[in-house]
Amino acid sequence: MVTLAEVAQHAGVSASTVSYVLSGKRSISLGTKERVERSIRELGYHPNAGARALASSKSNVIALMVPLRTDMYVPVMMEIAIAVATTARAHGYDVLLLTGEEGAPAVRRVTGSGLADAMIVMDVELDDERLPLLRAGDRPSVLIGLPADTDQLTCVDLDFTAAGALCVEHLAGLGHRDIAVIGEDPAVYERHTGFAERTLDGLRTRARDLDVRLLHRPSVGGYDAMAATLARIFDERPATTGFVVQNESAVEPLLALLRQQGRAVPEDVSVLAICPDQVALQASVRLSSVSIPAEEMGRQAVERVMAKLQAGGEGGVRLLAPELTVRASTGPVSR
Amino acid sequence: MVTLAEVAQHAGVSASTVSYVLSGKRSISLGTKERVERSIRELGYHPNAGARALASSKSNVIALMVPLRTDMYVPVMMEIAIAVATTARAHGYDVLLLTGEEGAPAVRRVTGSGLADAMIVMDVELDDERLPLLRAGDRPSVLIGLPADTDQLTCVDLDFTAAGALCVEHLAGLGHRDIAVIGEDPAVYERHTGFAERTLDGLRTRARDLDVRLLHRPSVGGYDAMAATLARIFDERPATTGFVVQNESAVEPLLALLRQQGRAVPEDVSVLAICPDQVALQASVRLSSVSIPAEEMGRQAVERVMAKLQAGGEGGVRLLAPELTVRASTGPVSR
DNA sequence: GAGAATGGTTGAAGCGCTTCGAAAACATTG
DNA sequence: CAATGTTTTCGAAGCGCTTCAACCATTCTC
Repeated sequence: MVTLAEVAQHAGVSASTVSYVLSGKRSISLGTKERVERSIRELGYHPNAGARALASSKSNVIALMVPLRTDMYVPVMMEIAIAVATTARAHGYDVLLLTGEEGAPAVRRVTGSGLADAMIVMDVELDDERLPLLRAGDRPSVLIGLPADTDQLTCVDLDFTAAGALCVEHLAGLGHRDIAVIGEDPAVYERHTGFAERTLDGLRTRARDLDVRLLHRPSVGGYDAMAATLARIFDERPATTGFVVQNESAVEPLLALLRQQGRAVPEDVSVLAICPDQVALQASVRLSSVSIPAEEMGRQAVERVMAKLQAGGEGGVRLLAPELTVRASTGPVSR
Repeated sequence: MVTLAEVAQHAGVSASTVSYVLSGKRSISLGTKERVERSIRELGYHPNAGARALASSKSNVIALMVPLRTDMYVPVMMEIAIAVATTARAHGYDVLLLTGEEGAPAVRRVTGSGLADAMIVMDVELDDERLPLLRAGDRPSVLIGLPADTDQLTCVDLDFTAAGALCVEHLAGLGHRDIAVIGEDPAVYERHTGFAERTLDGLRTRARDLDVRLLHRPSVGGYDAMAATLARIFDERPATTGFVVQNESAVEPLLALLRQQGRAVPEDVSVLAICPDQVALQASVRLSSVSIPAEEMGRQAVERVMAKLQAGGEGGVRLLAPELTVRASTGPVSR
């Protein structure tokens, strides 16, 4: 293992000079700079991360807490995680992967040990046990998702309330008066995950405004469950002509069942999804959808962390505006 | 930030004693041990990771390189990643998330800097640029997947060759003589990812043995592509009665299209998938399948890393035996 | 009851780096 | 050319921990 001292000796300068060449925190003459850089290359020097962290009390690592549950759509999580890792690298940071299961102790451990300089937390619950620690703010943190009380917190998320409203607007604009909402797994609501409830809020409020009847049904994924759910819906509201789906694993079963029942999409019923574009495009009907900008969320989270680390960063909530793309699954209601 | 020295002072012992209490590397009297542990708790002490890494030249971190491509089934990747993180934590290690995109330089950076003590690499290609570095073996490494030359390497993977063979056996045993294989995205084959080719090997070899005709068609996911692929298959081999699918995003389109064409599963055609159990269970027909033991792979990879870190670990390839579960999508061929 | 073995504890060195204050080298000015 | 300013380089301290050699106090052995 090559050390700074060896590089210094090889280049005929002192250790501190090498350090300053590396960090650029002091001006170095062009000559020595090049000499040092050549030595670094020739010796294959890599600064020791531990020593660096110790001396500078910065680890150049940010921790990412991902949920380990699988009742939410996994590709979205993964896309966020990848975006976080990629963006962090672009800033010279590495990413430490933490599972949400460890909860608050993990937060304490990581911030306490200086393993990471900052933390990004995904899938926060409305009243999450980790919030007090993050608020205490020994280290900067950014949440992806929105808890109930965002005071002193920095959050990034899709504006699900607006997304819900947008869905109702779109369908109402097409003349739909009875809309069924196929929601996430009941477990998601029971956990009081923010996004699910906020979507519902947006849906309901706008439905009231626009005089639309709304029926909300959480649903686990899969065909059997969906079949039962769908039967109940048409039983209760036979006039239903519009569907809003916020559950990736319910999309395809819903479409298949509708087809099977002889209800054409979008002629007889319209289906609008809140899902990643990829899902909307790969479905058996190209779905009109409000997209989940996973990558954008991951990137923004990192950018905000960086801003906070450089002390210029402001807290507060940043909600991404939802975007609705009309594809082939929604159309005017037939009389 | 509380330091070891402060704990020592608080407990009325020397710093080294505290260190030994923490590491257990020397015997400590019960009395002082308890006194130290109380001080640690009272002061809320967390050892500084950087200082530890520096002094002991072990970071207690293992790096995990995940592919950033999305042409493979993401939930499997995620499940492996989570299993790795969870298992690593159980051994007192943290996980650093690296994207495959960074390639060999990332390997150099991480091993060179001592950021991680070991490395787990997912999605290796048959002739991967990272292999020479991993073989050089400054640090222990474990691959999830199998390159062409496994010499001096430690690998964990599903035995895809056996999986392929198993598929043919099962279908041949049911009387199927013409089998079509719906493969991964062509890009996967072009990249020469090991598992896809090995599966094909197993399929072909056993097909030859059992006198079964095999038609292999890579396929991107989605309905349109699948429709075209399926048409070509029945065009070329009208007698096809069995399908082996190794592409999660082709499963549902295939089932839907078969249904649409009036071919009943499993009465008219049998469909056998190589996919995670969850996919097999959530499909519109409960699929007979060879499961991808993602979690098991992640766990095993970590266990092997740990073994190597404790110097007792042996290299070599460990292949997990495939398991075929018969569900509702395969049956005897109809005359 | 002297000497050896054992268990418990300590002080000090050092891991490889950053960073501060100051020295050295050079350039600028009256 | 002495005095001053500026740029470049250096030495040394110290970050918080591990670990080695050494020490002291017991207990054991014959």
